[in-house]
Amino acid sequence: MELRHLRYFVTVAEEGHFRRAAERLHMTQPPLSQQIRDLEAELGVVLFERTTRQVSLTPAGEAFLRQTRSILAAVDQAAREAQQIERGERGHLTLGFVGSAAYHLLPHLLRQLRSELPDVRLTLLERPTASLVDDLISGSIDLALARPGRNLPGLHRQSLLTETLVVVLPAGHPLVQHDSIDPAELAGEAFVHFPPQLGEGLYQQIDTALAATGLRPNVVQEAIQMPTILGLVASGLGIAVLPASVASLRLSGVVFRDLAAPDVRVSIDLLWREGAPSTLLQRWLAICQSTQVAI
Amino acid sequence: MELRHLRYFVTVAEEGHFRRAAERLHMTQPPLSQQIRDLEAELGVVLFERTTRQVSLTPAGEAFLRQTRSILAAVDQAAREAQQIERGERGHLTLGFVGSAAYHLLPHLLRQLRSELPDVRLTLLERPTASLVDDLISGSIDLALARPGRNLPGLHRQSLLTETLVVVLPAGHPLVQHDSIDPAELAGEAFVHFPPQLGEGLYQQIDTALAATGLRPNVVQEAIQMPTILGLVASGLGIAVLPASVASLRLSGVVFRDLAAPDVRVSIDLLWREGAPSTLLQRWLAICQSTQVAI
DNA sequence: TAAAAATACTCCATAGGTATTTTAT
DNA sequence: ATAAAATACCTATGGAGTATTTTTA
Repeated sequence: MELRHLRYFVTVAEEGHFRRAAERLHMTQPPLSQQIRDLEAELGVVLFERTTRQVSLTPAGEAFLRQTRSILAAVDQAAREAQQIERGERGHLTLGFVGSAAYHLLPHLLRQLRSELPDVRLTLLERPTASLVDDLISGSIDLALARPGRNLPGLHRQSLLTETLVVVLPAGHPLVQHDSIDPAELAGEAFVHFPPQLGEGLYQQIDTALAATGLRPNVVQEAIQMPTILGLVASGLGIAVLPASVASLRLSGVVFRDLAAPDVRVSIDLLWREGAPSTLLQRWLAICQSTQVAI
Repeated sequence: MELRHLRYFVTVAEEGHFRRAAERLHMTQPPLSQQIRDLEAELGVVLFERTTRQVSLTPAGEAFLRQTRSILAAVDQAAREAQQIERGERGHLTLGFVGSAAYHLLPHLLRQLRSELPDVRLTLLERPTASLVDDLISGSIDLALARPGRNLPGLHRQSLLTETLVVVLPAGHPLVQHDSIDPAELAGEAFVHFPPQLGEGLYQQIDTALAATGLRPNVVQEAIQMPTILGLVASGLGIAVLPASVASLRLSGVVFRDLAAPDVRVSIDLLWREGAPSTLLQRWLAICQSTQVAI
């Protein structure tokens, strides 16, 4: 049995007429009759009840027609799917990201991905920067949004987003009066900050940036998640210095003010393995590179 | 694209080796390579990554393999299904039956059907005998288990089950002492009976049978369903005369005794339309005819 | 008797075979 | 150097065409 038989069968069933079916198939009636005959012989099933006046399906033919239609549709679908995969429009990627990318950069990228590659399935994993690098090398993720760190062999790195820092203040704090706050003004303040054990990552970036202004924060409370830090600030426990995009997390009782040190910036890098990337990964990288993310 | 291409593709994918795949397909390597090449050209997709040392699937090839396997399985399944339908081993029947067949005859027949024709779907409809005849003629049911009635043109009728009558008594009734009860002994009794409006059917059969013994039942309460009649008897409202198979409905407080009139019998007929029956209906009829139903 | 499918035959396109070359390890 | 796939060319099966017959409403 060949798909030819199935295509011919469906056409004859739809036309109920061998000559008209042959016309639609751009062939003549005798070979069409022959092929249907061959199909019936191979199946050992009479598919059509023929008289000279009408051709109608037997019950077995009715059922075979239903199955055949779905088989032919599946063939088309399989071809389309393979083509999509080859063009990088379908498939699966595993993306790792640092928590601080989840509130601003990641939603932007995902929106763009959805609209340009709607058939790509994505697995998202939140990890600290150090884990992301390991996961990339082990192959358990395909690309990562991570904080800058040591440059590892075997990995490509490209900065995706660079942003200034903001000071996060509880609503009643005196510094709220200022539009922008000089690092020196924060010298005596209590800080809510990331725990240093996290190693390379946002902690290190902010700490290094603040150190460059001569500020050594007085940390009174540690927390890992940005929403937690905002909550602690809102409760009056202290202030915090975080990337500007944190402002997309709105929380009442918390106010954001620019840190008056425009050269002090933190960034998020896109990381992926060196070597021939799949078409899908190439398209993803192109989308990341072309997506403008406003802070 | 033809099924040949898909079959060849699956074999090459499974062997990971053109020559070995060609062997399994009882052909030589060059035409196999050619067919795979043609398939790739038609799809516009590279399915295999070839070196002289190994043949491996591309991501698009992996997906196409999954689809292709299910397509080939669907083709087999479609052929098998059509064959089953032609042999009458698969399909759908609508069976109408009188309520009094539901407790004994019908379960027997269905058990037999399940074991001999497990892939046949059945729609069951309970109707009075008169409706069953109409439904058969209108085509809304394929066959019926009905009480004997006027012989209609266009319908085949065959007796399936003939049974004696039993007297249904409440537990404390004096006649319970007798093993078998003469119709004459029931002359003064209060009867729970079917309403005469039901027309042809069990009512008529029993009534005619009783009349033959000279008994005209004194009906104090009417009910249509057999379980209802048993319930009314159990509550002491009266006695009833029903087909012997009613004894398969066990209800405490109710006792069954033979009616001492062995020639007085009621039966259930199998009815179906005249004219070429489908293979499925033929098989069903054969099963009904061969099934022995003990009362 | 007329419309449609089946049959009989003919032809050529192409699936598959044979021989050889190319390629990558 | 060698195993494997690709290429080139050939053969012949069978899919499709033409002419005709059979069938049944």
